[in-house]
Amino acid sequence: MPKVSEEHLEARRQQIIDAAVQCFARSGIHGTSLDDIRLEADLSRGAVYHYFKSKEDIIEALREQSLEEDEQLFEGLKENRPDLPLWLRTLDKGMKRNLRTPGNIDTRVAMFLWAEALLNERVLNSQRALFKPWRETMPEMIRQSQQAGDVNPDLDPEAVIFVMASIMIGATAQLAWDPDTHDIEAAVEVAEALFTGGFWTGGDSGGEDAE
Amino acid sequence: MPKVSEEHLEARRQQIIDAAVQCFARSGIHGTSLDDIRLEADLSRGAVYHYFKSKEDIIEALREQSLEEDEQLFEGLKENRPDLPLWLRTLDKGMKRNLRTPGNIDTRVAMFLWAEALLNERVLNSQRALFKPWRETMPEMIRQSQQAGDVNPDLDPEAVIFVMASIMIGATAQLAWDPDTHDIEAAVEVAEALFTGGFWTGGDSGGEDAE
Amino acid sequence: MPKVSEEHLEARRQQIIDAAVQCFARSGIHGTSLDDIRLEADLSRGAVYHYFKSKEDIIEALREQSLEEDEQLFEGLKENRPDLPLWLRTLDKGMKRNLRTPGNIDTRVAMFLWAEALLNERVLNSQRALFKPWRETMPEMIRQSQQAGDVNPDLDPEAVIFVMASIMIGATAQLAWDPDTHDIEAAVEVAEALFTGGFWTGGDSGGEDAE
Amino acid sequence: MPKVSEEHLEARRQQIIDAAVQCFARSGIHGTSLDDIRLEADLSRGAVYHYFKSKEDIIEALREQSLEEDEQLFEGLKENRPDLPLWLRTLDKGMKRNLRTPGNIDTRVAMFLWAEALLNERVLNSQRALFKPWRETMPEMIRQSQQAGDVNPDLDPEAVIFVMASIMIGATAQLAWDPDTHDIEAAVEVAEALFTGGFWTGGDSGGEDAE
DNA sequence: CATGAATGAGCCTTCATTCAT
DNA sequence: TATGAATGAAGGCTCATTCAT
Repeated sequence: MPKVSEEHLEARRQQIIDAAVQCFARSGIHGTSLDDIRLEADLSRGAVYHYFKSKEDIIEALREQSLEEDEQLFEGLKENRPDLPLWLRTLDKGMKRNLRTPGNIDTRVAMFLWAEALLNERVLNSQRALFKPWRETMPEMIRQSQQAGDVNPDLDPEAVIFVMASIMIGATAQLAWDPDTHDIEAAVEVAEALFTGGFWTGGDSGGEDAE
Repeated sequence: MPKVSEEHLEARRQQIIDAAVQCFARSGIHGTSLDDIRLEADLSRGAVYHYFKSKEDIIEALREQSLEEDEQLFEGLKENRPDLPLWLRTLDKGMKRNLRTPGNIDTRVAMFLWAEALLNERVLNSQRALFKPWRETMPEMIRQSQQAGDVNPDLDPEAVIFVMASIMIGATAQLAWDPDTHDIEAAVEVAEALFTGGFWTGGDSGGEDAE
Repeated sequence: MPKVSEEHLEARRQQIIDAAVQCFARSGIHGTSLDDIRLEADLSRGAVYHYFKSKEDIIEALREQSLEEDEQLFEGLKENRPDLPLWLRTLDKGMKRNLRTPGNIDTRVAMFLWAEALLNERVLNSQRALFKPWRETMPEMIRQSQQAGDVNPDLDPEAVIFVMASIMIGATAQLAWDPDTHDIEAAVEVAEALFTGGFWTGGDSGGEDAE
Repeated sequence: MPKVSEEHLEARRQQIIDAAVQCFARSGIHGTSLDDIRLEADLSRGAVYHYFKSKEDIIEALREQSLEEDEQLFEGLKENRPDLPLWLRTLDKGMKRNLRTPGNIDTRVAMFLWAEALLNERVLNSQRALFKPWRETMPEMIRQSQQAGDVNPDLDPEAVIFVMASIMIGATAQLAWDPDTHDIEAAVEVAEALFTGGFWTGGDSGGEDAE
């Protein structure tokens, strides 16, 4: 039986994770020492190791948390924008997510984790988990849109998802680099136009020669 | 007065840069020590400092070089695929570039530099320089396509470019994470279809409600 | 006023000491943290400090206990092997003691304590106490054997004890290093032969020129 | 081609090893930090790592050196004390070796290494190497003495060596614990008397019942 | 009595960089 | 020009011990 309440423990963990996010956003993962984190969290050096057994564990916890938040983010999807195909509504959400946090903290941390994923299997797996819902459920939706005659049946559904995901990822990167120079709302409009036939107004589509 | 020829100097610099690329691709920028680089380059510890003032300088040189290569990459653009609008031909090239290098070395290094750009002004500026041609010349092309009636005139040309760039960036990231699971050719087809009206085959476009 | 019985207290102390012995045997004194001990003893971190003021105190208690055991070990000495001089019977016991414990746990811990004794006055004193009986009572026995004409009267009784003790100590060390390669029974035979004239069978002893 | 002479390098290594010996003798292996060593050697913290890649490597080097010294110690053996069997002359040397160093530094370090050998395979192997000459060549000498009728043929030659080695080891330990209370010369006399029939002067040996 | 959260000093090691030769 | 010895700050982590609950 612990001496302090379960909430206190969880609060401490959260305190450390929050501090880590701040530090990572400011200085990157490798530019952040555990000392930086404990200072930001206003904790003793040893205290951090009560809650996480290594720096990598903090990263993992932080990753897991952002994964949970991500799932929540896409939960209310079915209700919004009923005029759009379901698979398309994620694009809107996915791009606008980058505007959520002040100073784009999460966006910056995300990019550091992207790089880290190339070196660290655990981070890579978290990264994959983030896209798992897309990969698993959305190609089938595309296929239905193709059968319904709305989407070109010659296109590979997996590739469609790949491109959609690319847009969200690339938008995040560009916003991280230059938070103030891009009009994300306008970009969302363009993206939606692309996927719903509202972009190209020319007589005949250039798509024919894509084969 | 240097005893060795200018070429020798340049060769040594290149040797170091190449070694750095190898190391960075393997272990990331922060996971690579100068010792790793000099070992890979088969040079003495001090030698590196004859050619580069610091580790940061190596990173910068490497970034600059990739910038030059990038420019070359897009040079022959005018000749290829005359059926496509000029601004669209870059997409094809930009996405397929990721397939260029064995083991996706450049792709991995690129992603490490993306993260580094968030911390290091010089790297960020190199990063911006990479996209400068897009930003400067391509919106005007879009505008022309809009005036020609090919592209929806309600869309923001800068935002169009933003989305195009996003696709290329996001494709790079996804390929770096999972080099073997994606069909980049199929993705290029999808991308081209999106931009040339070959994606949406539905009766009326959903683009109207994007406003 | 203690809520729990005296036995409970003592049992807890013993529990900790036993755990410490296990840990020390496994990882050495310095390789064992208090956490290792409390884990092995299945106790809370703070509990240990109720029974022992410090890590050093545990070591001391453990040393004291082995001292008591040692005394018990030599108690029945008088009855066994009446054919041997009393001072010699200790050798047999002393060497065979190393065979007592499975995995030679006590032997290993003893050696760690030997080293510790060089740094820690308290441990050194325990160590000395272990040999005190030898030093105090046995030289007199030797002297009697010398007067009885059994042992060379030119030899220093203290030195005889020193050599006897050396044999026991050295045997312990060698068995700790290589538990399986030595035949301790054969070694005891050799030792007894040495002390009772059964070793050298040559015409005239080389001992004359030892002076 | 190194910048400094080979001797300089070797001198630095020796400087570190010597410092380590001093520190180990003073505070034990675990009580000595690399900082202690570098301070004693008057070197920078990083310098130590030019010459040894870890603390364990320093221990190994120090062990190797003492092994070499040990071999030298027993080299001139054949010339000394021609009145004694060759295998016996080592005992004299082996015991007196403990008197060599001021403050018994080597003796103390040896004991710390004895303990370390129980935890560290590399140290254990050095330890074994130290006794290898004994194990390999001396049993045969004993056997010859047995055939010559000088030594009781019923005794196991390996066990004889085991006991001889025990005496040396145990003498070292006792001298390390109490450098000033023992008369090592007298002990050597006892030891020689034991092995050459000069100890037991009784009418009939007690050795008969050793079987 | 008991718990385990908290502390902070200290440890081994790495690394970018300098500089005498 | 080239070498590699030397520097010392910093990093991740462990651990004996204290103390509020």
